Amino acid sequence: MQIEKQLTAGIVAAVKALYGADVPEKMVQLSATKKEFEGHLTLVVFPFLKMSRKAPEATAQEIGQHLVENMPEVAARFNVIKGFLNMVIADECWISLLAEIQNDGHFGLKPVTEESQLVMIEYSSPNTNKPLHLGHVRNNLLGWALAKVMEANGYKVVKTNIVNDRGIHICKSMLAWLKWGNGETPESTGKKGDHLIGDYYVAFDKHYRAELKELTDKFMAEGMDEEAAKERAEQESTLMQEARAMLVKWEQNDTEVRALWKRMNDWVYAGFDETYRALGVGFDKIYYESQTYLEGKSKVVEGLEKGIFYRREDGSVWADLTKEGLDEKLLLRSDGTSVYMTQDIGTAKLRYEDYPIDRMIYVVGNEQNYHFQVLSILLDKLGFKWGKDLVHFSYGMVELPNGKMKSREGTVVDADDLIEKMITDAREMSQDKVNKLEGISEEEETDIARIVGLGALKYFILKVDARKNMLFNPEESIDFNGNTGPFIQYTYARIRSILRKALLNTPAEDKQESAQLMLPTSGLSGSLSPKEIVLIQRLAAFGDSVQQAGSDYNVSVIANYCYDLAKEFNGFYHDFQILKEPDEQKRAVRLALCEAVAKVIKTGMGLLGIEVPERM
RNA sequence: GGUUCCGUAGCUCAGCUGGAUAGAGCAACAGCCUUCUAAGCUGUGGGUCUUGGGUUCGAAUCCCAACGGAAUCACCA
Repeated sequence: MQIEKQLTAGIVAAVKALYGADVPEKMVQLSATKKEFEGHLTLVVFPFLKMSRKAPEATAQEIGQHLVENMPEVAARFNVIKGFLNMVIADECWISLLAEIQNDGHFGLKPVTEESQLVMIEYSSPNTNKPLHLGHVRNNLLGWALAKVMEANGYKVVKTNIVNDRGIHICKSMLAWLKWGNGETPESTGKKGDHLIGDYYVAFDKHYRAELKELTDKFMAEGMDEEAAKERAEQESTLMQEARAMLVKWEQNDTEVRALWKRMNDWVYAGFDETYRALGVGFDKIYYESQTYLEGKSKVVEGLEKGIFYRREDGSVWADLTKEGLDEKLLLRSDGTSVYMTQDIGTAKLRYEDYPIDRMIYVVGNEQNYHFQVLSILLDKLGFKWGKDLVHFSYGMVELPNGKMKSREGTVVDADDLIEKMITDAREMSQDKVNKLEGISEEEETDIARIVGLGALKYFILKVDARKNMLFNPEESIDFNGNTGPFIQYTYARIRSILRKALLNTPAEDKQESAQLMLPTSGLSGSLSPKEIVLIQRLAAFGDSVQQAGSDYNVSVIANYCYDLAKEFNGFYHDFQILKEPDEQKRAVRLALCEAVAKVIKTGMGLLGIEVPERM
């Protein structure tokens, strides 16, 4: 970082001195030198040819020469290949860079201050009639990681969840429970509340479809064609009528219905909380649709009065977005009830009252792209200052080898099942390596299995670009080797093992671990190997990755960075002795490198919501 | 049909604010544990970066078109 800045300034000065031209810093394209060439940083000289009026090789030669003569403390030597100037940076620079990294307690992270902008991130947003599945897992992991990354970029972050706790879908579960539930509870059945309610939702669906088929057959026997018979069956289904009646009662605040609703939703929340805890995600503020939909209605009415929206003859309220290149959008049904969009407007209003939001990010699947395009325009029209710039963090579907998950085909991958399987797999994996975890308590072993299993799952999901659809094959278990979470965790555990041993050999009174492993400030002559320099360079790039992840809203950048770093470290670990290195200076540098790599891995993985174990 | 997104090795994915001979992992094959944790390391094979144009000293990357796939365009949420 520091080195790049210095070199950039040197190049600007060189161009000025050699060719008399002032060039902006951004014209200086420096990148890490490819490993097949000698050097650390490479300058692309093509942009300077207009000023030098010389061939690329000659230009590179001149600039390189100038740098070596004028800033020998940075630029040790250079070589030129075609239009590329490869600079070799002096060892001392790398050593002091490593020391800087070590001394910076918040390396790569921007501080959050009073003046920081406030970003609200909405994620998760479950319905309360079914347990969470793999799609929700992707959402939750992305939302949590994004919040961490935004914090690391110096924003105040409020994590929020909007729970879709009302509507016909909940009534279906309630009705099914009343009809066929025999008073079952999570306690009486031993089932998680969300799963219990999900089972009743499925039961409703099963009975409803049976009824539909029966009615359709009946009407067809009476001479109707299939299309008409189906439509009539839907209208006359007693189950659906009962569910709708229940929804009406709910809206009328019927005591009994509300009590049942509350009771069953509470079961679901208890279930969700367990899943959230297992995933390691959480929220600062939870909104419930049952509390926001009325706000949405009043906001729409307000917009109607201001002439932003209009009412049709049947009483329904619409927004005309044809000027924006979109369609007309329904905001209130003719019977006055609210739709999805209405609720989102209401939720926005409450949030705006609760927090001084500078930026709003919605972590919602890409099937809602159109919805958020519309929402952005509507909020802007209604006067929310962040409406126009709201961010829809749109992520792709998790697909199975045969396409989307379908509950009717039983292909939905349940979140709780998946988490449990990951932990079991991790435990089996570590039992094959008994010798490593010798003398470890049962408790710690369980915790390691949890950390590693979840690490594998989280990394598997977070390493891929969020906006792409991704594939999950339930037939194959998620890997623990190669480009995986456990690979990175393993690298960390390895380093920790070395550091523990290093500390055993030092006087006990200095308990401050970091102080023990700090580089001495002087007396280091250098003589770093290329691998060590590449590692330092990789470490130094952490801040750039954090920044890029934040400005692109792309958390996979961090995942890929952590993998590259771990991969690089493993090569170094394999080739070099650390504790057994006889040269004291070299040992000190290597230990410092270990300490810094461990620190950055822990921080980086932390941004992804992935824990790292002290041993595994 | 309109809009948006995606197309890179057999498979899963990086690389995309233009830079050198396009990278990892998995799978296959061949090696490396009396030495700091082998969940590791090294090597071999594997590519028309969907196709065709254009811009440029230079294109997987930017622009246009075509082809293929996904999502969406409801008085569902």
